[in-house]
Amino acid sequence: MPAKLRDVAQKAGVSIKTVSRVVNRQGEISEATRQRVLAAIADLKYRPSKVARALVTQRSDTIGLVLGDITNPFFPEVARGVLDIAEPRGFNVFLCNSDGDPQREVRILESLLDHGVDGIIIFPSFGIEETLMGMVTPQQPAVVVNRPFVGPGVSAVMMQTQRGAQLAVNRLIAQGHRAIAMLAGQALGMERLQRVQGYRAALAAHGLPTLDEWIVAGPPILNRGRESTHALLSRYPQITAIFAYNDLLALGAIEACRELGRRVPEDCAIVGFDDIPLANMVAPALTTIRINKYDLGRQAMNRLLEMLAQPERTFAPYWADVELIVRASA
Amino acid sequence: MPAKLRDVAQKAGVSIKTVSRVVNRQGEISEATRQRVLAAIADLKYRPSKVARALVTQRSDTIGLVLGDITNPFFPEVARGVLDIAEPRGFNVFLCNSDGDPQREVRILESLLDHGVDGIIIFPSFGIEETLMGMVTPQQPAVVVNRPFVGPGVSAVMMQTQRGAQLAVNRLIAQGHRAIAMLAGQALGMERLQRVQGYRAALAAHGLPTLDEWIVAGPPILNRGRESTHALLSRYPQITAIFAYNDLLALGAIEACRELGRRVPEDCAIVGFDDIPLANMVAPALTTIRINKYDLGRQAMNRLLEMLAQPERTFAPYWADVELIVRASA
DNA sequence: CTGAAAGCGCTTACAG
DNA sequence: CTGAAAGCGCTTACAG
Repeated sequence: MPAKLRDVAQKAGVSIKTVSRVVNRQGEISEATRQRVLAAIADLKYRPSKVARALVTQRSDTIGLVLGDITNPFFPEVARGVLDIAEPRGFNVFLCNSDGDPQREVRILESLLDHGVDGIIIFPSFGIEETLMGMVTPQQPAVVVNRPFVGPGVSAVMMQTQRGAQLAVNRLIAQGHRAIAMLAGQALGMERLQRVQGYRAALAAHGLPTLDEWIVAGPPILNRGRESTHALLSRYPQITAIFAYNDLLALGAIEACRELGRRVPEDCAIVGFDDIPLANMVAPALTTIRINKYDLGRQAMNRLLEMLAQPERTFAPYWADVELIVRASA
Repeated sequence: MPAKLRDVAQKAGVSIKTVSRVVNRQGEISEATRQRVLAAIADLKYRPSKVARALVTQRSDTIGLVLGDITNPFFPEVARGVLDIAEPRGFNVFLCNSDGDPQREVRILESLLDHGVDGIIIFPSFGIEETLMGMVTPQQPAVVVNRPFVGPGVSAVMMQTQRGAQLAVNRLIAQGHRAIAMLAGQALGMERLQRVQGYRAALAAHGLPTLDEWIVAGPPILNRGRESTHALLSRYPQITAIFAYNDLLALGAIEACRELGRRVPEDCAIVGFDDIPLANMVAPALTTIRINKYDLGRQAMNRLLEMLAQPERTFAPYWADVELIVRASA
């Protein structure tokens, strides 16, 4: 049976309130009684119940992190960023996978709110928008990733995906390339769209045409990158550079170039996207775009803490860093 | 201001207790009043506070998952397994990174216990053992991974790492190989030790000698696997098979074989360990050992639920699956 | 500087 | 089948 406030008070010969005051460092207390209380706390190994406190303060020092799937390599670093800010502030974080299923996401949000979380960080599914807005309040606010919401109880953290794609293509153009193809992946959703748009925008900004035949769709996996590159380079030998939707495709492209006797980057420069760990292990090492996922998580948690501290204020979206990592392949 | 039990009771014209009964589906209630209560609940969008309930029942439907670092590719799948069991049972899971730091781990455990978790799943740091045992109880039990603890409030889930290594080497032996080298990695800790021991044990079991010169240490990364394999095969051309500490090393070995003109698996068979996603994307696809991390997580959570249901019982360790995945490389 | 009382939103015996 | 009371372990005005 763990010790309670009352036990400590009894042992120290003071009232419950006095103990509460020393535990929470509030109000003024004579040093003598403070020491007596502290001693009693140590003796009894007393630990205040956050559950009881939460019931009265309506603050649990708890938040929910709702993401697609922690198994997707994108998310662990984000989670780590969130946790690294949360932990030193005494916050614990509930982790939940939505799998992009709006119904499941609603259940998760309800459960989180029932548990009395102080706030939520969420990578929302499509179509969840209005429901989400109906659930959050300035008392239990949400930080939403990649949806430009601003309002009471909601705030946005955005990724500069399109800008990242532009950085990648600009690099190729700066290296003198004019015939630049894209391995475009095939996933639905905003992510792919923004990467392709960035590619188009960069070309357009330099007065270069976009040829639809040079934008190759297909699953974003290694072998597919290899095959697509084979097809692309044999059909359009004038291509001297490739921007890939992700690093896996880019690695496939490198392999294809090797098989075709094209040197990378001399005969064909290649830029990827994501900066997966392998990007730095292959030869030639891959030039790529890094989304600072860790920073994204940190910023989201910091934002949530600000919202908790200033419930009345509204916050402009935060734009997470994106960075060109120059290695050997371009 | 969200609705409370009292509001619902008032609206439905019944007592608080009656509402509580229909919410928790306990006791018998006339269908008429049940419907009236349900209607009031829907009207007011009433949701029971888990915080209040936790205070009285001492059950929060909450657990803590303490692991080294969610950013380490080993853990996300484990976490996913835990969550997939927890969620349908209405449990929410706190995620915490210990970074293998015992002091930090103690702080995490205290915080979790303060928050009233019903139990804990932990990948413990070295040296945390006694402290951990002092903190858990049958009321707030822990499932401990890879430490053979059994007792009141503690139970173990173990990985068969050594057996996995044996499976790998047995495969090579079964394919007729007798000269089998190992790329052994260099990390400290039990993991590497067990993989090397499995290698030795498998060889010994078939009367084959272990040559220390054929066990090559080094960072477990791709290029290192490539370099080590080059060195190994040029110095000991009689080697016909390689067991790698992990898949990254094995992929490096495949690359080296290609460069040396050794066909895989005909001239040199290769088995990895871990079954990373890339293992199935390369050519030849990698034969490897899969530790069922997802299952490990599921079993740990299931075990915790059992402990919660039967606080008096003690449980024998669970041994998580390990599996040989035969692909093209051996 | 310190205390007694009320209350956070529920569940749990105990009655009827 | 249903209700009134006590209590889970704290904090928060309100007094003194």
